[in-house]
Amino acid sequence: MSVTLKDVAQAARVSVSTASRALTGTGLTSERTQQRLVRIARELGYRPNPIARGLKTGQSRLVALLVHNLTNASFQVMAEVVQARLKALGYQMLLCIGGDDPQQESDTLTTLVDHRIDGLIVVPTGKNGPQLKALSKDVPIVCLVRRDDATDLETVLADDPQGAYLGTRHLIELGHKRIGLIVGRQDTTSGRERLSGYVRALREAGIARDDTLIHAGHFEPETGATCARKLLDLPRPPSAIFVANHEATLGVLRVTAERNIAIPDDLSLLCYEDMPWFEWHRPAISIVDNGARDLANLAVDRLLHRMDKGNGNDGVREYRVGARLIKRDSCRQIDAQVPAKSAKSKSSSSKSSAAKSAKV
Amino acid sequence: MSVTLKDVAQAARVSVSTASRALTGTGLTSERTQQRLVRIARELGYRPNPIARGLKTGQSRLVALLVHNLTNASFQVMAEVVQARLKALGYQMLLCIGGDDPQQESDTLTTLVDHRIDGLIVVPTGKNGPQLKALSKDVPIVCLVRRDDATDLETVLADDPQGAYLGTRHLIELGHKRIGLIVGRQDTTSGRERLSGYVRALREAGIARDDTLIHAGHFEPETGATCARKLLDLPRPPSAIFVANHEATLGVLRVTAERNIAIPDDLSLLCYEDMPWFEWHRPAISIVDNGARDLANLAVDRLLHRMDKGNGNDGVREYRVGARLIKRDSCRQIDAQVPAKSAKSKSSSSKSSAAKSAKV
DNA sequence: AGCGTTTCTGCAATCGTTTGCAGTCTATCG
DNA sequence: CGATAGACTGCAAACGATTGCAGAAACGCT
Repeated sequence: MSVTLKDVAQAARVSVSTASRALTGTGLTSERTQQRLVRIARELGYRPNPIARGLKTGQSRLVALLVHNLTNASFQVMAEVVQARLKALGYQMLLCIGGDDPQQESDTLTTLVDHRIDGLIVVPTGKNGPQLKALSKDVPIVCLVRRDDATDLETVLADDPQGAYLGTRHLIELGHKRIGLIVGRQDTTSGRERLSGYVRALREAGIARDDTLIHAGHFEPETGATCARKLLDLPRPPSAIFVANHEATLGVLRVTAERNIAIPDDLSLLCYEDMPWFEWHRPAISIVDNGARDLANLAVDRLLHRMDKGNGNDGVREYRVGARLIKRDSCRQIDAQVPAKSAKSKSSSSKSSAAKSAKV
Repeated sequence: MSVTLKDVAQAARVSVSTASRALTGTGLTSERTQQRLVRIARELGYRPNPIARGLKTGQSRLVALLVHNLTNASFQVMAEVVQARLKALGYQMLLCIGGDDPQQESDTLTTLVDHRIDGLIVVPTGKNGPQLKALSKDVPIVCLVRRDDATDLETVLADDPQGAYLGTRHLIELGHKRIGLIVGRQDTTSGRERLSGYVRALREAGIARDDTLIHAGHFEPETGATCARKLLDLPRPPSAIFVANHEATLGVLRVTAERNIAIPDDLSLLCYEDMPWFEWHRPAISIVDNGARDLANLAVDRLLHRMDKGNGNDGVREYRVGARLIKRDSCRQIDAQVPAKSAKSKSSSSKSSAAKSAKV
């Protein structure tokens, strides 16, 4: 069907091997033949067959990125970054969606190595450590965003302790003393680390940790709703909620809408990780930015390094990418002892506007 | 490195060919050897090498999905649907991001066929018709969401004329007479079709078409902002805006926020295609749903059909997936002749709440 | 027992490359 | 001028599977 190396060789009246050598640019052919073959190849529209090449060389020019989903904005930008970077280097990205499900992850992983991918960037579920470890002998692997504790794979992480600390401190500086935390499962790195950052900020400010204010749960909107309800039903509800579980955000917003809770007047809200619409939301939602773009870039850097410098163990196993606070309008200063409600007279008007659209 | 067919054959003391036949399940081996080989293969952990197989058979078990980006929620769900469906059939999805850029699309396409993908679902830019047409001889291709007019490829489309009609009619039924339309580039199918649906609804209702209310532009938030400004600066601004260009939505929202325009009190807003957060936005945004999930499913159906029933021309070339209206809270009934403003006294309170968060 | 089928198996070629090895040719040097 | 190194080139064997063809074994039939 398509034109093969043999065709090119024939057209140029040389052997296939010479053609191969000329076109792959090993310096083993004379300048003249080299150029002649390149020309002829172009004229004929020759495109090397990566499959055949792969069979011989054991490489595929395919690099896989395995993420949990595409709904998460961070994963979107990561995918786009990875794709762009790889493409520039002649690799194709194989984007896989694992749904944060160990079984799916495991299946996908085997398919991928079957396909002889040249490298893998993975957001691990954390439940397939042994498999990942085994595979990492055949394929360079870099973990992203989460660590898989059962492995010693090179890992690029957001600086979650720092991010959570920054966020919590921001709320504290605004005068909040009772800060609700909705955080991810505690069997994930990010879940634990964000909690620890929160705790640290509290401790530094001399605020006692109150476990009724801390809720950890699965990465789903429904979880966010449940946790928010629990927090708001407390005898002394928090004056601010830090949603450090990205997927939970929508759930929290639903609950505040349902209950006509005005943000930031009745409740300050701070979220982790940006979404494109946070900025346009009313009020615009303040966030701790985990630096998805930087994370992805670094992961690619590390992977490429492994791919051509060899897949060995070299010192560093963990990289951290700094987080930063982006202040928008969902957190407000509260006056020392006064309960959140009677801050400015405005709150009633915003309550009414909330009521308008609460009937979801 | 990994265990090959030869290893299995040796272990079973048969020839490679027998092993191959037994494991691929052609009925050409005896029941006994068949089972024996399957067992041995499992014991040894044999996994067929898709590359080697591909070289011989010309197939890769890879199916590509080429979309513009992943920010668009429709593309997200499509990707997830396609991935799930294909995976169940033993294919790997190659997700590619073309950025709606003809050059990138073209590059990606050639890489993909180089990799001998078994099928392709593509959201075409519309600028690479000839190339697509040529490739479609080698690979089954199904176009999604947009038609490439230079080809006669099988295409799965949203029913945009119908969707735009439905949306516009909804606004008309609410009493709107001046309805602004922000729509996509008129050199895309969807752009043209949505415009035509809008026009049809107007005509049916006996409302004269006013071209100052119609703005077509690129698929970017910035475009949305520009168009929105133009509409709102009109001597007689519209009482409703139909944003039939998904990417433009954020831009429109920005402008309404900047200008403290309350939705739906001062302006009704209807958008095309859902985003996960529309429902939680205040007010929740009414939409015309293009049925992304159905579209993706149908595209996969058609592709699979081509992939095993042959890549020939069979009658139907265009499939339409119905659109439907989802009413939420961003559109309001307006009173016959009275200008939008003085509807209910509420508008002032909502204005103030808008003001609070406008300082983005 | 002899013969024709049917059923199973193995040999070897093939897919399109890459690559070790050996051979050819030219140029250089003594 | 002959020897020899050096620069190119071609042959053929891989890579790991699939598959046409032919031979072998087993079976049924007369």
